[in-house]
Amino acid sequence: MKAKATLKQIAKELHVSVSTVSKALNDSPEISEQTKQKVQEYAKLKNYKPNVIGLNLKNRKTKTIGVIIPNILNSFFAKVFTGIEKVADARGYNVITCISNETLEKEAHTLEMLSNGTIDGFILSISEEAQKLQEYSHFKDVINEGTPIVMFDRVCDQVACDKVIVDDLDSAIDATQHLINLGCNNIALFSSIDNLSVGKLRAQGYLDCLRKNNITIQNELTVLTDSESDFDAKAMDVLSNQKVDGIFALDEHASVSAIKLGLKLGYKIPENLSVIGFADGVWSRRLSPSLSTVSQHGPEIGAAAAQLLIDRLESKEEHLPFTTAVVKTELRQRESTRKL
Amino acid sequence: MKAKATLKQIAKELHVSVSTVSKALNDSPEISEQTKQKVQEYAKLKNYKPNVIGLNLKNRKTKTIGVIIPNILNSFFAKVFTGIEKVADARGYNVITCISNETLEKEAHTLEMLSNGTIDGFILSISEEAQKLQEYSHFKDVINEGTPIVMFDRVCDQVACDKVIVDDLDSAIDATQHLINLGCNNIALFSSIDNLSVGKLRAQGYLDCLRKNNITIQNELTVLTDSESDFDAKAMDVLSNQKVDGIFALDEHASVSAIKLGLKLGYKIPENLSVIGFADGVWSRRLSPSLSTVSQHGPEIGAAAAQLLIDRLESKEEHLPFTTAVVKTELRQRESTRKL
DNA sequence: GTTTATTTTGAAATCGTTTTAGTAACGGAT
DNA sequence: ATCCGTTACTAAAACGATTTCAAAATAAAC
Repeated sequence: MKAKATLKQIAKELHVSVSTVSKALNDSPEISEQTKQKVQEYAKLKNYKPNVIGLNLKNRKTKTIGVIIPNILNSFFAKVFTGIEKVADARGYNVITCISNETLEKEAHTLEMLSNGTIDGFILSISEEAQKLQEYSHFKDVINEGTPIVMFDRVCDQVACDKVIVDDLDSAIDATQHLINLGCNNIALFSSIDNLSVGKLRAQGYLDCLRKNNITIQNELTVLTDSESDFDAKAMDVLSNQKVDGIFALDEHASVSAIKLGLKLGYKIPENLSVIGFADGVWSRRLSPSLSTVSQHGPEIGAAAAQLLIDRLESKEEHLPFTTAVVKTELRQRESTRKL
Repeated sequence: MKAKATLKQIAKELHVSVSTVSKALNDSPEISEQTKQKVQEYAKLKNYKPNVIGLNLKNRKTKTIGVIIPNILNSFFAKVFTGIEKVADARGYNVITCISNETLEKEAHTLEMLSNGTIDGFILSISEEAQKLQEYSHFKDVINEGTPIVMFDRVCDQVACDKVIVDDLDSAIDATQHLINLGCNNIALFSSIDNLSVGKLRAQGYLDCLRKNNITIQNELTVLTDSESDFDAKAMDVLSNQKVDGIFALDEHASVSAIKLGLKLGYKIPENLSVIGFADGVWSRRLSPSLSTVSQHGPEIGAAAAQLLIDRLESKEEHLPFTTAVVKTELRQRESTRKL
């Protein structure tokens, strides 16, 4: 482990000043070709790489983005992350990642820890706990201190910042309409994320669509829980007691359960039961029957968020207006729904 | 956006020196209680937080770990990541994450970019491309420059560093032995990761176990491919032409295909076909029948790697010997295998 | 009242870089 | 011989913090 080369060392060894070395390496016209060449060769020999921290201090920025994700095991977030990472990398930024584990405490703590010069801005999706408690002041504090935030997916109106969302309401309307078009008359609503803003929006879309089609809303076809553990028993009840011919599932767990319980209870999918769910593409394809999904384009969401943040960071304009980007969803028809 | 408070500002406004402020905030005994209180109160008022970059420069370390993961969409890596993140957070470290996308170029580039003072050490799993080309010099370079590396899962003997692995060979032997104990006589081997070191080790374990049990190895029961796309057709061939009563699958795709193709071809699982695979726990449970797996304890692997790295970083001992930690796997019996 | 301890504060160096403002040295013009 | 303009380089400040050492100020001792 040899000591790393610094400007100072090189300067001393070549008997020139630090500033000469710096300028020579930056190809400044102030320095003679001769010296430039000498310095550059020596620097290469010594494998000199400018110390980033010195630069950061000087520039008062780090070209690093802080990303706070509620749970990286959720494949939607993992996909968004790939989008963020890709754009960040392409534009020369690093990504510091933290997992909030859906807790307010970790979320606030991370915000606090990183907004001290470590990162230039945040990209995040609000934790379940913060959403439940409607506690958003930690975001406002950070923004007031001058660190920009871009929220994605789980956002909130109370904080003024850039946002990237999928149009959950419209997506849900489209999905429900598709089931109606297939001839479904008794469409169940399955959700194990009724505590999240996105869950509520999707449920709203389902209701709006039924109403628009003058279909009576049957509350006994609705399973809304806050957690996966409560879900299955209730879903089982609904499926065994009612005549259901369509299921709209708002999250991954509900989607898989819909298919699994449906098959167990003797439904034929898709012959007499059609299922559409919000879920991960890879695994939806692996299920049998494969699941028709509302595809959320996670990587695009992440990419859009990163673009928005970096654009703001690199803009000289102090007061760019906040924008909300909407990434369209797509209905992916697979084996769990009949063809039209 | 008010300017952030610095020591210098506070010093000027309180008419004391910078060093006094610094010491007062660090509760140094050199400073009188009176001044301490005055400074601390004012700092709180101004919401002073020490700039991390200044500190980093002074301390010549950043309390940040660089993590390079081939693909975060692979749930195994996502799990390992949670383990890393948890330990890092608990010990006061941040995590910069990069996705190599299985390419050598991104891997080498990341190593290069971050080993300039940005991070104190790396945790990584070798990209597929680097493994295929047996190109490991970029790791050695970084280590020679004084930045420690901890490798996990996909490691290589050629680089001297700390490592965390699961015992792939033993795990495969155990899984195969379990199938033999269940009475399986014609055990197929399914792998779509035959390009990876871990894939080869697992295949070796399968062979060793059969040999140990004096079972003739039938090459026509073996499907080894380098990618998911080639896999299914070959697997289909084997399952339809041979009398198979057990399948040992070395990766997630092979596992799912084993069940899916088996069912499609009329096998009864687990009655006349038992399947064990390396795969993610959550989704294995969601399959029907649920998949018996070799569980790899991803979070523990990540946690062990982070501990190893941070221990080294914080040790004053310059030449700690390198260690290789082995995290035991566990056979999780679910519905795809008969009970003994 | 002078000297000696003790307490409290401050100046300056340091980390690694960039950048501004100079300062030499040299040649050419007057 | 003097002045001016280049050219090629350097000194010093700056970023934000810590820390060593010295200097005040105060208290104690004689």
